Amino acid sequence: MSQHSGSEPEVVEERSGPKTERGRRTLRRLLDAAGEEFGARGYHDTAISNITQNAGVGLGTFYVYFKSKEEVFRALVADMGARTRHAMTESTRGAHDRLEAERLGIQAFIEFVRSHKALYRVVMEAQFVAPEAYRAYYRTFAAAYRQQLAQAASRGEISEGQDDEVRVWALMGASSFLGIRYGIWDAETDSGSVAAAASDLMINGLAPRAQKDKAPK
Amino acid sequence: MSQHSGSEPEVVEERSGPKTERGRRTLRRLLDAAGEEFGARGYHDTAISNITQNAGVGLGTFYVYFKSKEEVFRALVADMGARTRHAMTESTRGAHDRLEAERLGIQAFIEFVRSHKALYRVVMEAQFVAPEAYRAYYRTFAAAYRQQLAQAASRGEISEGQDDEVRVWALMGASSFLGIRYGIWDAETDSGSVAAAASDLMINGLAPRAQKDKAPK
DNA sequence: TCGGAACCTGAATGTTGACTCATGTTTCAA
DNA sequence: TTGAAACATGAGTCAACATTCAGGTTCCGA
Repeated sequence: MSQHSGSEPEVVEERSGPKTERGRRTLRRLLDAAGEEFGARGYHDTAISNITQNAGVGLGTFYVYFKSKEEVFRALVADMGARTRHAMTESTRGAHDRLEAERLGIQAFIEFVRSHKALYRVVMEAQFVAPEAYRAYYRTFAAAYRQQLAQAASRGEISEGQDDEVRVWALMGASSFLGIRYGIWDAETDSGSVAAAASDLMINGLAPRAQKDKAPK
Repeated sequence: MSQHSGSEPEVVEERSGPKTERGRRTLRRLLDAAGEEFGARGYHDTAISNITQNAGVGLGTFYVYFKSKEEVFRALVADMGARTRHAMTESTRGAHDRLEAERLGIQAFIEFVRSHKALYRVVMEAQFVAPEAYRAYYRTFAAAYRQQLAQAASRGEISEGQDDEVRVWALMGASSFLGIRYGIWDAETDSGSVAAAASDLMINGLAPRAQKDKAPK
């Protein structure tokens, strides 16, 4: 999962980056504009000219910084991956144990999607526009998540599952769908209650609770 | 959530369908071809001429049966929705209770995706190509699922959750991701084990098992 | 066996938009 | 001060379709 495997002649070729301050500013403008436009209209309905106009630069300038339309898109996806992981790490930092971290993580994810609707759309569309970037996004995420689970299990905070890869994908899927449902389609519902209900499911499962002491009302 | 709200002048307009056997055969050919092509190359990289060639009909024939490229696509999504729900219903028919149904459902879903890789891709791409069809797909699915959960809860087979809508979306998300991960990206892993591991999570949750009687090995 | 409905066809049209390139302009180290 | 590297530009190129249309062909009931 190292970023630069170095043997493929592809992709890599890192443009060494703008040399001047002016260049760096223009690059950032283009990236921000691309994020906005792709996020709002989708990859195929976005023209390079939309991006350059939004960025306030000439059409040709785009190709000074990117080799193709797809390249910006990929850059955006990679950037979002880093940002998402960062947000997750931050949000669960204060958690007392993994079960609490799960709840905090779900809530943080919904909030994150809400405040990055456009960019999150880009990530999802990557599944079709830049499949390799999409897979990398989730592979990387899954690897980190799996490690969290393994550590928590060894601390006895969660059960030893039958297969952590499966658990991780199920958990990512749950969060992802909740992100769409409550982050994008319906951004009104309180994210705390959603996270509470969801983490209750993820932590205790569907199985009926062992009849504790249901105090008669 | 009724299918035909009846006030929008849109979409509906049901082409009454082919009148002759020849027509019905051509329509089916076009639909099958569209499914194959869209599934293999994606919506935007598929040309109408790809579809008509695959179907073995003239280019113009396409427009005898569909108003536009998007229309076939929508038809395909709707068709897949029906097929998926049908497969799920069938697979869980023999379940003894809802917990068992969950396991069977997850496994059946993975199998279903495996045997309809192309078509399933179409469903996912609908999120960007035909968002309304995509939402309808999941809304319909969620409604049916919610009802299952509510009935199971009233029978005491599962816990009363805090919010069934949330549970349903978390569960759909989990299955969906497992479908991608083990149905499309890796179709080798035994779907039974995946479903077992996943349903263990969905049923019992992450929480450590109450220390029963761990028989010393 | 006739007429019209249903169906079929592919060349032509028109648009769109990614990408190129020849020509500037700006920056900055020497 | 200067020249070359870095950056900026937008008109023009070119290929790729989606959709139309005018003119067939096939089918079938009367």
